[in-house]
Amino acid sequence: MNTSQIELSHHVPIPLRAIVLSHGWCRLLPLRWDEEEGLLFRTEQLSTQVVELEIRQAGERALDCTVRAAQPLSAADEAGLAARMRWMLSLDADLAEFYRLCQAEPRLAHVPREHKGRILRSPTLFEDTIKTICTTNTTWAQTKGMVGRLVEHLGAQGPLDEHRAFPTPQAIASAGEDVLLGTVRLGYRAPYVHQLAASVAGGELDLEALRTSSEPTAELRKRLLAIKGVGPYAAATLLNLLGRYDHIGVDTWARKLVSSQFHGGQPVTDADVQAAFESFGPWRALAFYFYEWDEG
DNA sequence: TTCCAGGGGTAGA
DNA sequence: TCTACCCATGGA
Repeated sequence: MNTSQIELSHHVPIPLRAIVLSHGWCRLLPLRWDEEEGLLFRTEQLSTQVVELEIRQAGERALDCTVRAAQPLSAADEAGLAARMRWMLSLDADLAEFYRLCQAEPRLAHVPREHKGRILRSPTLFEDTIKTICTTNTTWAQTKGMVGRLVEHLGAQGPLDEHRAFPTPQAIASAGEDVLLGTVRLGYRAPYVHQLAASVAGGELDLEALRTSSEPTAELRKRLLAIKGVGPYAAATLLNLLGRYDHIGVDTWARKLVSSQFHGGQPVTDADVQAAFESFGPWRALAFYFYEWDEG
């Protein structure tokens, strides 16, 4: 086993725990979060091998990543992994304007004070899209099950036997719809996930280009809605993961929080959810993610 | 048995 | 743009 270290540093503090716990993704394979030790694990597939990542806080403005691999890493591998991790942890986000807005809201004052506001995402938009589709019209327990089975059955084996990487578009496409339905148990999502994987694997859809697109958010949203299985909720969630925070992905959970916090437990519409964070303008969704909700 | 979960596709208006 | 209806899955 070859072990190497990659250091990720930044000019501002980067609180690993706050980034990891920004939303539910840390509970979906191939990510694993060790709360006691403050360690983020991920099994990651490179072009030549699968590696095991272990990320930890290393001072206020730096993270250390231990990479375990069967074969020595090339310089290109290391640079590629560093870029993927910077994307995963949203280290490129400039939050100065959002922090100014947070100063006026007591329930968000912790955000600038504790240097929060970065959200956890997958290295590829492909993985984030499939995970988002697996959150629709189901419970978290089932989402974890669907994503877990996808990784266990179709992901490439890592250097530590027990863990696997997120499956490639090719792996999902070639597995076929029957496996996605019968083994992975994606339900009615199976044809959507298969079609997405096939179009990415076949080169008809360049999902990853959207990560660096400078198109207006409305145009980006249209592209996401064109994907079967992606509706208004999923599109908003994916836009958030692309660093466009002007629209909150409204699901039953968001409605419940906004209902109890702002409307005395009365039913709320999607527009009510957006309106609750209107003052945050293009930072609306980020304010929603980090808002300190009352218990219950 | 029925309901519903961090919704979405489709048809029809 | 809005509504009704259907969609697999599994826990309550």
